[in-house]
Amino acid sequence: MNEKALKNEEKKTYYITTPIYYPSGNMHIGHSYTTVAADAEARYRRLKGYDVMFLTGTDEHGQKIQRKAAEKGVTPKEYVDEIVANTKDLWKLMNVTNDQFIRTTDDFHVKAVQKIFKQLYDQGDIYKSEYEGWYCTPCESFWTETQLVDGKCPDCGRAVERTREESYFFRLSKYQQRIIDYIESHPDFIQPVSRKNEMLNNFLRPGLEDLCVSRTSFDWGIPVTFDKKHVVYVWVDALSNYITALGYGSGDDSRFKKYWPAQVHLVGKEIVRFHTIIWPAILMALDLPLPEQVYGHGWLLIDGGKMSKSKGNVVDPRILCAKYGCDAIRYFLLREVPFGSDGIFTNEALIGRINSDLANDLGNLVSRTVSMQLKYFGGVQPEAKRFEDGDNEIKALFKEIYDNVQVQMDALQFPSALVEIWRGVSRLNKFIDETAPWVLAKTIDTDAASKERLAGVMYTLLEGIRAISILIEPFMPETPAKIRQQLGIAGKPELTRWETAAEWGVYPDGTAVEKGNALFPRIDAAKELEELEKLNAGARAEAGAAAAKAGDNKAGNAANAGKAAEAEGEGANLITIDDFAKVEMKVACVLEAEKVADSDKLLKLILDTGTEKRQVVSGIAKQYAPEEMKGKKVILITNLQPAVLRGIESQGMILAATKGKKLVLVTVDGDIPAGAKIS
RNA sequence: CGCGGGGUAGAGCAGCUGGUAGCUCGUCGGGCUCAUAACCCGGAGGUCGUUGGUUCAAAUCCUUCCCCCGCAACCA
Repeated sequence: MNEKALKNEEKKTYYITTPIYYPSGNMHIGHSYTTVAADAEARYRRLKGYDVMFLTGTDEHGQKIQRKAAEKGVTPKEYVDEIVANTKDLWKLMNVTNDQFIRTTDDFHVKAVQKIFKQLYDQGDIYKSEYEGWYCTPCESFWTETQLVDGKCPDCGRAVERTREESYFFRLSKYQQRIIDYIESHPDFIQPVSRKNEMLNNFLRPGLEDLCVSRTSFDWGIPVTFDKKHVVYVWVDALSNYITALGYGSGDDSRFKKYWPAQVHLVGKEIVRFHTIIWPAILMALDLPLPEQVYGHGWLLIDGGKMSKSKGNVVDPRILCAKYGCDAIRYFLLREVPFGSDGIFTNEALIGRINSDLANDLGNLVSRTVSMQLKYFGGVQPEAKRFEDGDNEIKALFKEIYDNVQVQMDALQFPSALVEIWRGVSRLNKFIDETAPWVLAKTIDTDAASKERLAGVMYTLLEGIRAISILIEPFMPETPAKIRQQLGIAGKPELTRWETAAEWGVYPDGTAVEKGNALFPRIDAAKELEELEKLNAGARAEAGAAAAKAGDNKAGNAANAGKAAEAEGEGANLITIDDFAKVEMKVACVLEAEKVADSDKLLKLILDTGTEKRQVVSGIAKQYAPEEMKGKKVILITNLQPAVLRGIESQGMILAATKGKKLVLVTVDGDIPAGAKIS
């Protein structure tokens, strides 16, 4: 099908989105993962002839960004502008081909959101009421009962007061049954299916509450047009990007008409809930069709935990791309982790993949084939060729691979698609061994039959490599051109159209190969690991300022996202000795210890502080048994406000060092009686 | 009994609509020499977490218990 014929046909559209990321810090490899996955799918659909709309962007409003900007002494807009610029650079570096990059500060988005909000209000889906919650004055934040950490502000730990805030609410509860019905009647809507049950059992069936969709406690947001005190809260603001990007609510909604509903929203598993409950409800209220699918992929974990700046375990995709090339990184991300489940990122695994799959298998295959063609035929493919069973088998295999890759790509199963392609790579490597071209080469000057056979073998190899250069295109945008350069078919798109990956006999006789650089040079693992470790340590140190919100947290439940990120307390802030003096610490001896009932983590300790007995509840039960606590000398903060944990009063806090799951108590290096002051 | 996921070769995983346990990496041995010390073949290595059951037959279905990991609730 040539270009023109394609245009004449009704082109199928394919609309795919990533979440819009929260630019409170620079993007890390977790964001790259989602974005690269979406990009691979978008590229695949384009190759198949779809009219693709691929959207990504940033969710720029909210209290957290307002505060971060204030800390830095810049306006919120200035703050996000810089991060957005970095983000766009990163996507460019990683060859991400998004058709649009939406920012929730874009004028058209702001206007459309205001319009949506007003419409929902006018039709009664949004109503004004009071949001009763707990207010932390220093933080100027509202918290719900459940967000409070032991009745205190989860941010700063200070006391909160019961307050009412005027607020607008969305009638989420009204759509509960319709959403349940929709999910049940559209089995593909939530993928993978395990997440579907989670949504139904945990959230939908127990019942939905109306959703607070405006705030008055901060002003970095989209103003509610008819009530200027309020700004639109994340739900309506962020989620609606998927339609405002297409011009919904603007003067020109032709693109909206063309592309909506989306074929797939690609999201991290932590925000599946917002995309499968809140977003559908908003769409229902707007009387719009729902997206065909929400795909919740897993996380890239590091050291068994989710990547986050606060844990200091963030992997910087810029460093990795610079060192190994973005194709290698993209390959790794899409190959290593079953799409949908969690996976573990390690430098060892990365280098292992690059060396074995890319350097040894693919790179070396191209290298040895080109070398042989040059050595035996001066690089030019002879016309007279003889094929045997092996050639036919390979031809059939590639047809099968082509079909399977498409099945997998249609289901967003990137690792499976790559496994399929590598079946072809391996088969070709084995084929070389089976046919031993170097043996045939010995007699090509004297024996026409062996010359023709060798020409056939080389042809099969070149065709296979040509097919591979096509099939890997969605994953690795740079490598195909390099391969084709070496095959001598650069700049001949008719030889590398997607469909031709299943065809044989496309490579023209008489074509000359040319020697190129190694596609993926082997990596000295030991040396590189050491270097990466150094780089990471450096990055960690300087990262102090820019804390990225963990993962792909977009319409992040303000509670979770905020809690994790804000509790980290940004290393760089220095305190004075006076500040330190405010904390009073003493050595205390454990007299009694027992597990707190109904609790996994808490131990109730009775401590002797030298002058009195104190009861302290401490979250160390997973690491310490009550028996081994008795007699231990620990460090106690004595002037901490008491708190009630699991119904038991805790009069202080004992110190412990933690790293991931590990936790050890801080104690004294020698014998000193209880009551000794720490300073 | 809060919800969910998982325990299969040294590591990481697949198999789980029941029928002799498979893949990648690593390891050991062999082959080859076109190639990026790459490629190809073969071997070793697993009581498939535990208990009981269904069945001619269970990693695969049911059951007991144990352990790990997320989320949620208590990490002062």
